[in-house]
Amino acid sequence: MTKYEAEVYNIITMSREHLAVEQIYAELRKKYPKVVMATVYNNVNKLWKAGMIRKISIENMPDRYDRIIKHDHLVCQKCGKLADISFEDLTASLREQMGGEFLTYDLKVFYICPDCQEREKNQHHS
Amino acid sequence: MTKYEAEVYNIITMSREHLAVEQIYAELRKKYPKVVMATVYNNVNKLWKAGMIRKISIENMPDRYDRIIKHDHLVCQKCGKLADISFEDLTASLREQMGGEFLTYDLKVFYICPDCQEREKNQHHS
DNA sequence: AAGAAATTTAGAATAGTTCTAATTCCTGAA
DNA sequence: TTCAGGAATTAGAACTATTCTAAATTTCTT
Repeated sequence: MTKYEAEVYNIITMSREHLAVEQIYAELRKKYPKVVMATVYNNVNKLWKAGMIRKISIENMPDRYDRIIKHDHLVCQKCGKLADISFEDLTASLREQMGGEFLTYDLKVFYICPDCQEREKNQHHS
Repeated sequence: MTKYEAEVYNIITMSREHLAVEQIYAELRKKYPKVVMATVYNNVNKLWKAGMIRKISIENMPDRYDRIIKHDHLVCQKCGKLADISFEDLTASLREQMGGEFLTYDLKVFYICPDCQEREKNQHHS
């Protein structure tokens, strides 16, 4: 594993946010001001292809990266923010229902996050 | 509902494929050769914002559109093809687990589609 | 230490999508 | 029936996220 690959990996897995390439780049630059976007893309793709990180794709936003550890996501329909959540594991049930093997599954629940609910409420007051 | 809005809506909901803007455009041009990409984007977005169609976002592919009727998707990890499937409804269970309301959920199961499995097998023979 | 291989860099190129402004189309009040 | 206003469409520029290419640099082998 190369220096940058390891750094990118750490940034992604240490963060409790769900980072887009832009933010990984910003983070990486704190330590290596000379590093370049392409390097982030290279390594993120390498890690993803190797199955070491997860890629999260949501309508109208850049891809974000996340640790592999199995969990699900709440997605705010308003602001796009992600929150981790662990629903009960569906693996066995899905396998049974589809009558065959699969690789992984991805469960996203769309909602309005507390912040946006608050913001909405305030708007209506005015 | 304008002419094009209705046409786009029909193309999406009549199709049993999961169409990207490019394909909707191609389809629409058969009937209206003068129509322009921006019109497709305008209408697809309008329909999506109005909650009349579903947008499907998958890593490394353009967004695709689908009818609203509740169902889930199998996604081929190799070729990206989508297949419809209906797993048992999770609404009640998810609501209970998260202890609150949500808007919708999106469940994707990644697998290797029959075609790609076949293709893989043939590769190994060689 | 030399040569080969892998990684990084710089920046051009591409794909998908949005934006802006001009134009056309449609509707309904006069 | 016409014309004013609003909505939809068009053309094309612009933007964002991402990939690609080739050169430069670093790292690994021997």
